[in-house]
Amino acid sequence: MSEKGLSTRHRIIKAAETLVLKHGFAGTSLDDVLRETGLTKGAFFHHFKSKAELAKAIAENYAEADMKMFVDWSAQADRLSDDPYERVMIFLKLLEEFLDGLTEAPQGCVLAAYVYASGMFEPAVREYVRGRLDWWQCLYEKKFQALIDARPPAAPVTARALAEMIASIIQGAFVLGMAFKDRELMKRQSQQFRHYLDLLFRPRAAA
Amino acid sequence: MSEKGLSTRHRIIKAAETLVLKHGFAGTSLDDVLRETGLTKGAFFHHFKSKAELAKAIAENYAEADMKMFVDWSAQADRLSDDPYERVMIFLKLLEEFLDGLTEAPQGCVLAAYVYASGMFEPAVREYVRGRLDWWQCLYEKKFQALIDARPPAAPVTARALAEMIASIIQGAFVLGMAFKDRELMKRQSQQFRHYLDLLFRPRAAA
DNA sequence: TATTTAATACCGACTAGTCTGTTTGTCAAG
DNA sequence: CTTGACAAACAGACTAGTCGGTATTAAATA
Repeated sequence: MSEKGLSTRHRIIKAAETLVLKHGFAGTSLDDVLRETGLTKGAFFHHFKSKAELAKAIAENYAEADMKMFVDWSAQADRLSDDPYERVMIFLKLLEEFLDGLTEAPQGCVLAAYVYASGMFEPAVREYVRGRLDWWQCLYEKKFQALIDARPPAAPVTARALAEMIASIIQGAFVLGMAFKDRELMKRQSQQFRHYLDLLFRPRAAA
Repeated sequence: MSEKGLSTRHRIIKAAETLVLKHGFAGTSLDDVLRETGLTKGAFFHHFKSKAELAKAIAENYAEADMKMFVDWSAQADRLSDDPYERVMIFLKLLEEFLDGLTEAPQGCVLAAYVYASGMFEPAVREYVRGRLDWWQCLYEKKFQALIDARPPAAPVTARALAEMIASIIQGAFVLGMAFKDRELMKRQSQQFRHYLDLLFRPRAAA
């Protein structure tokens, strides 16, 4: 993997990712990817032993970048406050800030795209996708558990259920944001979820 | 369209729907569908003029059945109560009851599957999908507007935002329910959303 | 009543093109 | 003079779609 080779590999992955989110994995031919990158069959099979390996690479590339962002926001939130409630809120606001910076409607989540064509992928890739989604949910769950431990919620909720909820909201916002080409839908959803947390956990006036 | 012809057409549509939700539209070949139904090319092209027409038929078949269910629940809820809050709650409980009856993890939403491969479809089909998602959201929006008009919410929310939220939650629950093969995830999400509505709209003890 | 006519529903071989993957070859750098 | 990075022609399987044929039914007609 020389300097140039790695960048070619990465160019293939990024071009393929965009195409896969538009046409699905099966709907994206290698020729499509090669047309997009200006490369040839020879180049592709020099870097990937099969289309299936490309699928794996796209998922890994996407998921790792995604995880890094979330880990960063989490660390930043934990640095800015000691309070579990504030930590969750800051975390979500950092996400919203990021969403605000985007100039286009969402392209979609690669993991969800794979879930919606899971039959096309090797079991190992399906497992990987499931694992990343689970990791993501666990990240949230820990935050909510700290929150619930610190303050009694105003309704009987579990950390797991809240984590599932925000994960669902984000995934759903991808689908609807794409369908309606709405750049701000996901941000509104995050805000809405913060309202819920607010009602659940913010100290009442009575206190 | 004789008796038998209609049922064959319908068999093709249903088999294709299942395959499309597993492999994506491009990942589902006509041969796959014909293998599943035990039919041949001749039969297929007797009923559909192209694969694109099948795509349209799958979407319409799915969306219409879906809409009918929701209209039924809505009518039933409106019959059972005059109170906008109760109407929404009953509606959601009817949905949860239906979900409870399912014995398998969700297969996915055809509309979302199409959104995640929108580049494969004719603009008319994309428009149709968008329209059905919008219809669905409007159904909710009306209910929430009646609710907001009847009682002031405990946080500044709009009917539109709440409609977007439940739509997102359901779509996201499809994705996660499929990924984790969790039959009950969507039901838990609906319950969670009811908790939110409860905190927003249920008369406080003070009243 | 017997027979043509027509329409629907379906079969399955065939075509033209696309798909993934292979192979052989080129070229530059170390 | 070998190795990494890529080009380009090629192979074989698979794809959507076509076409000529058959079975069945029912109406029209003689």
